[in-house]
Amino acid sequence: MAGKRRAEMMQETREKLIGAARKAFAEKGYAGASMDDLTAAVGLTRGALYHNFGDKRGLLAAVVNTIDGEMAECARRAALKAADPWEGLLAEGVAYIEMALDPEVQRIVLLDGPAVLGDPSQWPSQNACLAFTIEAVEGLIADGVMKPVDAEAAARLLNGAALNAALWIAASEAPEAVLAKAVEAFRCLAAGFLARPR
Amino acid sequence: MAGKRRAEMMQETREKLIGAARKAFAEKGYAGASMDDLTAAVGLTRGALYHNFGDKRGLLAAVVNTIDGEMAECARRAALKAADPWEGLLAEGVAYIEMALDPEVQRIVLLDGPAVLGDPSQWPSQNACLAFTIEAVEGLIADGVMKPVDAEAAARLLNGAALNAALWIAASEAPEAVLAKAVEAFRCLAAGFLARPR
DNA sequence: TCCTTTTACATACGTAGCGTATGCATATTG
DNA sequence: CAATATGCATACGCTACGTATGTAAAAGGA
Repeated sequence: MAGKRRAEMMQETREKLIGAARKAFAEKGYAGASMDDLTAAVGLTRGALYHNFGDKRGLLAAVVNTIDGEMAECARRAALKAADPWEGLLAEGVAYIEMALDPEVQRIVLLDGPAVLGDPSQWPSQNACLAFTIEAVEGLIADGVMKPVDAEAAARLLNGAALNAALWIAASEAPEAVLAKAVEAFRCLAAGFLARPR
Repeated sequence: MAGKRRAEMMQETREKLIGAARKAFAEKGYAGASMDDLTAAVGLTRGALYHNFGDKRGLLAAVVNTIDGEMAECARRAALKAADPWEGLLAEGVAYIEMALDPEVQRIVLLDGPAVLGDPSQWPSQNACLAFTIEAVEGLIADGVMKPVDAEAAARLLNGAALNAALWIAASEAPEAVLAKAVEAFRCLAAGFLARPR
């Protein structure tokens, strides 16, 4: 298939670089990942990198964007499977906790991402996860299920709690046991937003 | 005052380096801070640095340790001023949110710290803030004020929520307004842990 | 008091890795 | 079929980390 168009070729190299970066950043961390090694792993050089992404940060941003999208998709699926909207919100939080157990997510999105790119809410991806959570919260407030607090504030606190729990679990020696405790506490905590206790 | 003992001198250079590092890390970020510049700013060279702290990470760890201690002290004071233990826990969370508005705390402890040193709970300082919160939670559970959830899980979720709120506030354009929203939502959320609604 | 040893820090060096400037080959345009 | 633009490689300089080595002063012993 030598008959590929120029744009297709470029798209392909971008994907190759993002894939390699995902691995390298996850394994070595952002600072520890060498651009020379990373590009060579897919048969390219740093030339391709700087042409396509500007600099090292640009590549990280692209990787974060990709993973963030996958996470939002995963959270959405978890929420849709739930019995009602409130359970959906909880399922979303739990899904978030579970996703954050993935070393790739942890290292790239939760640790290096914020440190290198700044606050997640300022990312171009606008943190798809958060956006989805805000939507859910707004619906629940409108339906009177949740107390009328600021939707963004509620979403951020919930996501923040889940995120921190995930870091804790991942660093612990008995992830499964800790996960159970964290999920229980999370459900309990979230209930504080309920207009009427269940 | 040339009559200083050796140990005192060393303690002094350690403090000078930590002070300079605090400034440099806060202003330029961990990766962007040059050890040459940083040490020269207090009339030393990298020799002193590597002798006292091993490497760049070691210096960051020392700085984080210092700030973490100050934060715990601040949280403790806030909690003691409250009317009762439950309000104390809330005050602690709010204090945590407010402290995280300090750019120095944000950049060093919340962003670069976890990225470079790993999960905060594994730090030698053992995250003084968290330890104090856990203590408070255990007391509240014993007194039947809070539901009998896992104390560490509850403390981590609360701190996580507060931390994330702080990052949000700091990045926002109207910190004061956002702070109010966040604090309200935080109080509401925390109420989920109450055995009996108030 | 004088000699020895340790220690706290400075100086010098090697090296990795980022960003940029330049070159080249292929694809697109007229 | 020329002319231009583009995607990527090659080459270079510079910054900054970590280490190896040097040195002067303090601590300790006789």
